[in-house]
Amino acid sequence: INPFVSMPTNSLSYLLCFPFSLSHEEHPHSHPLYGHGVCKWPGCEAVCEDFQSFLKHLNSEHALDDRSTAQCRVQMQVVQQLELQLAKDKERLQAMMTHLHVKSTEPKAAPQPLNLVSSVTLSKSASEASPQSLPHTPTTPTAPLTPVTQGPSVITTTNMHTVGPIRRRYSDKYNVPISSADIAQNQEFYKNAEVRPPFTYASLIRQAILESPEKQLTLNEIYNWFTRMFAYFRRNAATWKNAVRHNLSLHKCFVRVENVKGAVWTVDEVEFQKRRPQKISGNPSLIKNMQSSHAYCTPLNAALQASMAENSIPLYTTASMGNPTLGSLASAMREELNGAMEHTNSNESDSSPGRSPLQAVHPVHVKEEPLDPEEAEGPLSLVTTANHSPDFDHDRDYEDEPVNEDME
DNA sequence: CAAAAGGTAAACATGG
DNA sequence: CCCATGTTTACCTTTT
Repeated sequence: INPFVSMPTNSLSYLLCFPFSLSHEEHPHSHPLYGHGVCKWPGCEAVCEDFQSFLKHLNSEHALDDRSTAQCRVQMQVVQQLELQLAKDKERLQAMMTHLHVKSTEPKAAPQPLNLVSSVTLSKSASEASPQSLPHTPTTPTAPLTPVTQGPSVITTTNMHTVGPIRRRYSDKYNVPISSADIAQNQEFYKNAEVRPPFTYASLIRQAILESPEKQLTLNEIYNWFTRMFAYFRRNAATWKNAVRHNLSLHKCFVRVENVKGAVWTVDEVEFQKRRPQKISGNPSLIKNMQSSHAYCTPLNAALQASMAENSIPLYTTASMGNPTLGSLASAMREELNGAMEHTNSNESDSSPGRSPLQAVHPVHVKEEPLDPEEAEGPLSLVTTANHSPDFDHDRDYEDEPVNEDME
């Protein structure tokens, strides 16, 4: 039995919506972090006689500091994973119903304020139907690489200015270029929220160019694409434009072509794929890495458990993670946290300097495959496998909030 | 810890 | 001269 069945959909969707509407102001004496006389801050459980003392407690014990910030991030991860799982299960349910020819009585879960996040996971399969079959097909077939993580989730910057934008790219890892679909799924979000997209300039530039009908753009057109697609790039123009030019010149994968009407930029896909050719594979250093990060597993695991408990998700502890759903949740979690590593999968490392870039790239994807939670099975222990994401410890790295509003 | 990659700044060249 | 476009170099930070 799928544990999610018993899960109060509302609470989850509330949980998911929470970041969007921090407006519990409407309920003077209720607070998502307060219930049954205890503080529900992850891992806290301090007893608070009344709401007032709770507030006091909240402000004193969970003030804005490194610890709270870190805990908040952990919570974000939890939410993301739950969301991912929900999406998957919805998809599964849909498929089951389709298969059984049942009319879609699908629970009207999750209204849609969270579509940004969930759409990513939901439409993962849709990425096959990439609007314009980009030339990078060789890399896509093993699609599990597509964001299991939702980049800087909505939660991140919009509602946590104090924490700042988490800079993490995902499509750049593994040389997986972003596809139109990847961006399209988040398009609306990035168009409107001043969140730094989790892609490198190079990836974005490439994307811009590939999206164009002629697969070529002038510098100015690239600029325009940036501003059109990302609210983030509607400010500090001098900075990012300089970066764009810098990238165009620096990377061999961008080729300037003289045109009748000046110059346009194109992408040399082969060159693009060459970046970071030898990807980790069964690399011992990874395992070491895994162990060294033990410290972070505990809070994370605790947070996950807490979160699950709150949502009435039966928590089979690590040992009994036999339940496919939880197992996949857990592995999804691990994946999120581990990122590239955890592939004890001893694929012979083709450390040979890439002969053909495309060949060199391919095996990488094959071995990254367990990214899909469905695939990774087994009673894996969260505790022993979870690794901290780099975001968890470095608390500052977002010098980005220039107060000056020199927009264009 | 070191190297690579990525981001930001800035100097400088060139052509309109 | 100013501005857009490129090219480079330098210096950080983050990732591997």
